[in-house]
Amino acid sequence: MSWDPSEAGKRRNYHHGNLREALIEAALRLIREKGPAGFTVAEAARAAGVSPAAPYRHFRDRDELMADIARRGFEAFGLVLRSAWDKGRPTPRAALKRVGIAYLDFARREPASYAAMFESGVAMSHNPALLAASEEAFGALRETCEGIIATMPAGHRPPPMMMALHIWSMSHGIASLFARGDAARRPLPMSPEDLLEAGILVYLDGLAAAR
Amino acid sequence: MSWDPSEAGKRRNYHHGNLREALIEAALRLIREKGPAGFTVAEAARAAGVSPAAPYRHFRDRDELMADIARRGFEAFGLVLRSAWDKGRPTPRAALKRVGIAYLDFARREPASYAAMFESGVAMSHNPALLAASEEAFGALRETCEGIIATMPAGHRPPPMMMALHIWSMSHGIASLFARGDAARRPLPMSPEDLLEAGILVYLDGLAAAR
DNA sequence: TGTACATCAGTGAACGCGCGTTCACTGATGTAC
DNA sequence: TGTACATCAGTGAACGCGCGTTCACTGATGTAC
Repeated sequence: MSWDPSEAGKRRNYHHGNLREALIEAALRLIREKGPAGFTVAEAARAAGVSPAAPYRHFRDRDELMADIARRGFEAFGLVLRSAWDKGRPTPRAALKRVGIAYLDFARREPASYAAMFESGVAMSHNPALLAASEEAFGALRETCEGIIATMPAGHRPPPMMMALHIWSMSHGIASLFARGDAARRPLPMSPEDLLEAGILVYLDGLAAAR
Repeated sequence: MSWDPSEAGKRRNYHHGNLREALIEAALRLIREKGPAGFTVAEAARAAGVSPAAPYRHFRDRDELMADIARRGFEAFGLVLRSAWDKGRPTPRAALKRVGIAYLDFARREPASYAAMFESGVAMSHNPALLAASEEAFGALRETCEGIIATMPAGHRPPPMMMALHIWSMSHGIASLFARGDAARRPLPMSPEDLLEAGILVYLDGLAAAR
């Protein structure tokens, strides 16, 4: 109907030009709509306007595509968390609150990435890049905790690893129960952000209390 | 090869006698092995030794079977948690510790149930029995928290709902990240039980600290 | 105790469907000279 | 600037497969009398 060669769904060229990215985009949308298990290579190929065989020029198999999505997710997640932390400015407490909000915001706004990272069953072992990206993202949480711990009086400082694991667990629990961006979200009588902030404040009070 | 009519895989009768239970058993095993999305009605029927049409005498469709597994899971989970709490005996603190251990133990020993309950995407809405079972299980956590709160001095008592949500979130976070019984479990430099117990102790200290 | 009959819980074949992946191929691109 | 050619990134058809679900059916069970 239109002479515009860039019309949606049409491609100008035999070569797509950016198929790898287009497949990832399509896969993210499918995962968002149907969950990690509902995503199929064939449907992603259709969405990108190529034949079902084309994806195999870019990904060995379905698992590799899924792992790539998870890896990119961890990378973006790490950046988001580090950016929220912003080296603890203006105060570590204020920055920590931002990190918590950023965590839940990521889970809600990128449910497909979050699901690929934590619910797709993609294997970390034998995928060094994925493992590294995952640890990099966790590193953002640990550095956040280290920044908080540095404000505590010596002699009352908890192990950063333990604290980071606690913060991560509570954040992930709230995200996957109450703040996900898909149909499995449960109702909650308050905002997930408020719940997480309150939980972290209580936790910090507990750390501050002499033992 | 054998005259024993009870030999595995054989059935004596045209009527199975306990097909509903057998299908659930088979589905739990399949979910344990391949995740909620990897379970198929056809394979469950094969495992139970019946034709692929037989399950439809007992479940309207695949979703109904999955929802039934989730409902039973919540019921068993609620019983496990209440039993661990044991009305706070001998002390609420000791009982709370048992509840945390029981939570993680359930996630590890019944990974298929846990996945059906929290990761299968089964819809709570329009399934009152499932919703009721879920709330009953959460009620066990809330009652646990109420038992702990009752030991606190008046004027320093947190809202039970908030406390229960925090405990649940941290437990679920640890369970789904570090204590699951399947391949998606992440390595952890300590036991999940120790991590959860430490987190809850810090949290309780925080609640006890005057605000 | 025996019989007629309704009901229940299976069968087995078939349906339409879509998947992941492979294969030989071809059109487009980029580079060496 | 032109050309030969290697390489790359697609195509389109096909493969084997298994799924969820329906259908008319049948064998077993239980109940009324």
